[in-house]
Amino acid sequence: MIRRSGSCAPGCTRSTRRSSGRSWPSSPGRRRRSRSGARSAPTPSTRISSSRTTGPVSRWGTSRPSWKARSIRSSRPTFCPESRRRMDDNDLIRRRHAKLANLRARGLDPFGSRYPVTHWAGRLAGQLAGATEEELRGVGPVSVAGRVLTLRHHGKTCFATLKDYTGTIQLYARADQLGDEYGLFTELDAGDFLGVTGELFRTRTGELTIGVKSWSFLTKALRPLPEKWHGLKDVETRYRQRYLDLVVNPAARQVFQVRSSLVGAMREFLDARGFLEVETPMMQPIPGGAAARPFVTHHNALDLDLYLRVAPELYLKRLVVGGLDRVYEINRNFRNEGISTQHNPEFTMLEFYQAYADYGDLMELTEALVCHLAQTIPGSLTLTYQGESIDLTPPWRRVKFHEAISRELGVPVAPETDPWELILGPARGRVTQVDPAGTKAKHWKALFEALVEPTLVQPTFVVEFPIGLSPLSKRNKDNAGLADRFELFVARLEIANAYTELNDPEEQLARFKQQAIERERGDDEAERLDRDFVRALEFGMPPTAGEGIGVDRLVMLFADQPSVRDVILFPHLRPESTSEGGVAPLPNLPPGDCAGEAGARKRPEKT
RNA sequence: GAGCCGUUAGCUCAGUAGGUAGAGCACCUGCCUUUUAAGCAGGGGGUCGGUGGUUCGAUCCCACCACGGCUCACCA
Repeated sequence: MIRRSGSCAPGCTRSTRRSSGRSWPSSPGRRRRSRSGARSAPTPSTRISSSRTTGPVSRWGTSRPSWKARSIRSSRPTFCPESRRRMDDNDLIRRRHAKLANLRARGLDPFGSRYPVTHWAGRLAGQLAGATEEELRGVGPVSVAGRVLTLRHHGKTCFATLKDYTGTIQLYARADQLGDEYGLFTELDAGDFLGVTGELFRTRTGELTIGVKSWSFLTKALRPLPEKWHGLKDVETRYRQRYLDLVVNPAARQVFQVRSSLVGAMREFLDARGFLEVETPMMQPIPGGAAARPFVTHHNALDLDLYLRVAPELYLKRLVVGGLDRVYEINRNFRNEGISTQHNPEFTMLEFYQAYADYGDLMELTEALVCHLAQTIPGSLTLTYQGESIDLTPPWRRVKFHEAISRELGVPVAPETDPWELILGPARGRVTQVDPAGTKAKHWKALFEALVEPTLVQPTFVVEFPIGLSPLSKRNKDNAGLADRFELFVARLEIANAYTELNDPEEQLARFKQQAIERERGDDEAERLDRDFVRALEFGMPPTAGEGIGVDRLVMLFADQPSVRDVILFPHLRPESTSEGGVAPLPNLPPGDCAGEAGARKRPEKT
């Protein structure tokens, strides 16, 4: 379910979030009692009824402006007031503005007020699927409100499709029912919002329809919607103007409903196991918990540079020190890296910690969690992702990091093997772009990503990673070169990363120092020394296992979407640089000074 | 950051071996009282992403720029 805007800030607590948005819609009867008692009359100012009479008004209400004169413009797009009119310089938009003026001339508010809704458009069809004509009459008058998607004029009658949050319903307006106001109904444009009241019936072709008795104009749409049949395909427009995507592409909204349901089911699962949802700083003085470059920001009052977090890990573990044995956070991380079909600079992660557990426990927990999600949302343990069938039935395959590489190379590989020898030898030509001066751990990583990751279609836990890749992870008891860590891959996507947490403060300090050396060697993704975190460990953190699950990728998997941009409502794109809807005009330019604009709009030089 | 591909009407797309462009839907006018991609008849709408260059002439060829997609790199 998509939440109502404004119902909840991102930082609100879960309980508040849950209490809002669930009982929507409120019944009109209840809403009518809000604040001023004078609102009992369900008649907004724009109410249109057949008894209302108005004097003759010309079809467009006002005389047409001289559009020819307006269309004169300079040869290059700029932000001048003159060129700013380009966005209105379109026949379709002009006509809608004229209709807007016409509405005002008739004393109607083109951006009207509340409408007392009694039913959902989309729900009616489901609820009354098998209803007889008599049963439909028995329902009585219904009031629905929504956006007009299509209009079909038939002389003295008109059909329209009205869409609300739940779906669509057909409207049928007749001149003999609406009288003088029928003409106004026929002037509606696709995209306009209206509220209607009327009786239900079925047309000859069996479609459930509201015979309009009265209606209210709720909002004029000044721009035309994308086409009804092909919808909106242009990916750039779909991402930049997601509202259009959501209006015309039902599949787009379905993705975000899946997303919301998945996150809800995650909370349900973890809450039931005694996990406490918390929120930790998004702005951190020392960014830690992941190998990634951070974004920097600045706090003016403290005159302090802060970093947008790359992970909540070090804060969540502090909470375990504080006695919160089971904590989780579902929130955004920010990593200053490239953008791809699998990476958005801000992304959502579920991160959770469980005291007195190890990474083996978390493998079982992860299987249970993902299966809970699969059974709750699609209702099946078998998914199809981009044409491939994925079977989530546990237990999932487990393979050791080095064994997986060995399997792909066909030669024995052990933690003690020199990965560079493999890159130069059996893996020659298969590992590209590896830094010969990098650490052994980096070489292992390159081997794994090139050889193993592309093969991991069915759910697979890869276990026992090189310790050098896992600076916050506990060392394996039997092999000091390995970390007690796993990563979960499904459909070649890295979904989860978990390990038994290092809780020895002295070893943690030593690992931080090792990372500092790597940072000095030029690895700007190496962990930074966080002395307070070490101090926290010195107070004692119980044996703990922790895990991060990439929510966006999980949504990609469950909603069968090939790009992370398709599961993020507003993925990051370069700003538009056109005069329409794009970046704002630069301030401090003399009025009418267009000359500098073209140059000024250039992106700043890279430093 | 690199390579390849793309950008034509509000939307979805054609097209032009260089002579300033078409379709469907949408829009406008007329007809039409159960249609549903309603129908019938007629009509309007584009400086072909931007800037330069070549040319008598560029939407088309060339260069640069902008934005997007895919692949690669980095990362989850």
